[in-house]
Amino acid sequence: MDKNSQSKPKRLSRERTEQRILNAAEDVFAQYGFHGASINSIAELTGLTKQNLLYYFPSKEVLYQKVLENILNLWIDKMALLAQRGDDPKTMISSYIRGKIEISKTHPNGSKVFANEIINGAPRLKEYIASHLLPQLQDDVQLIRTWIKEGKMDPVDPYHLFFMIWASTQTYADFSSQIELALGKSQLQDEDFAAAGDFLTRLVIKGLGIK
Amino acid sequence: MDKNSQSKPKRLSRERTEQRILNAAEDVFAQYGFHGASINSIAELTGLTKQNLLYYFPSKEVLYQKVLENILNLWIDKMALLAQRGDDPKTMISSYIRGKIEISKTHPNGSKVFANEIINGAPRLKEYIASHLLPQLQDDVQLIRTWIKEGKMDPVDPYHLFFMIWASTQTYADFSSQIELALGKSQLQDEDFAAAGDFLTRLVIKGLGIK
DNA sequence: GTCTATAAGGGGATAGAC
DNA sequence: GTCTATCCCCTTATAGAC
Repeated sequence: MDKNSQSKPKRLSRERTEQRILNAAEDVFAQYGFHGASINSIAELTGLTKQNLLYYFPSKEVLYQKVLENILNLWIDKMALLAQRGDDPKTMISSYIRGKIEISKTHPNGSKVFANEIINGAPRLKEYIASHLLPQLQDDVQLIRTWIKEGKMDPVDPYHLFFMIWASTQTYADFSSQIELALGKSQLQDEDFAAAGDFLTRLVIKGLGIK
Repeated sequence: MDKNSQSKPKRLSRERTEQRILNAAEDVFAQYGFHGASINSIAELTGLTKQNLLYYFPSKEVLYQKVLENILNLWIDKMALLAQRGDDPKTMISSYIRGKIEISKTHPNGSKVFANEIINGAPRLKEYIASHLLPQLQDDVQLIRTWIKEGKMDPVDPYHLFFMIWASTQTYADFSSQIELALGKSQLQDEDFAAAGDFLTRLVIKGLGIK
């Protein structure tokens, strides 16, 4: 057992460094987009040289994919209407909207990276969306249709309902710079996200004719 | 009057070429963002060499600014709630929503360029937003507050109402690739935009308690 | 107005010493 | 694992002939 056989500490250290790089990368990709972000700037933000960063991630493309993957894994766990607690439309839709607002508050940069990618035609995400997000959406749409049949809410197009909720909640992350300007704040506060959640749940619940 | 004194035809031709470049630039900037777009690809799409393009626009930055300017001028004319026909909340808000949906349908690339810029922190737009869009927004907010005082609609936060309408209408341009995947279509059709407009106006009017 | 040639710089990625 | 040095390509932009 020589001094180089400390496999556990080394692996931990490596994982911590990789995580620091991923965090920095999320920030830089969110602000500059894939092409605008240089691995040099990501390395600097991490406190490494770019050559050292390339020791941990073999290429900018791979690093970017990892950042995307992390965000999507976070979302997929929380972004299902069906996964919400409760069993009535009012409780579940409220919980869904507030959960999405919460993600916009806690992970704005991840949301921005995702948004950038979708706007640019989703070249790296089409497959993932088709295989992971769409099945979940189909299930959620079915749930809405059941509620409509049971007379628990007005007959609306479930797809456009979800598009509206996605857009209105993610805008507090993606378009935060515009919203900050409109509200005259240098940064959105907890109270702003709370007000957004209050407004949206109220509008949707009443607008759908849910008791 | 020698053969070089045809100032009018020349100017017309120059304007047409500049417009062709601006149209191509809007497409390429929308799909790749500022950094990802090369003036070479814009020139090729226009049918010019990049050196020739640089004869018409002195730099990539100036070209980009011009593209942004064109979009904003289009929006500023149509994006005021106060500018809508009618004088009651139902008519004016419906018209406002459908107008924004219409712009998403007819100018998706302009919307995408704008969205890219906002997501990246709006470095080139903060001043314009503050000087042009915000005053308009303040007036529109006032109108909503008047309606609330007159008992014509529920007391809601006007700002979040506008954020919701902006996000939900622009998503059909900015996030079209995701929506197309969700709806199983290669491209959004007139009927999709119509359905979106129907859903959103219905939801908002009812959700705000407007008669 | 349009072309060829080229300058000048940045950025991704690799090689190899330590 | 981290560093220095370097390669190579792509991109913006300019110079100058036609």
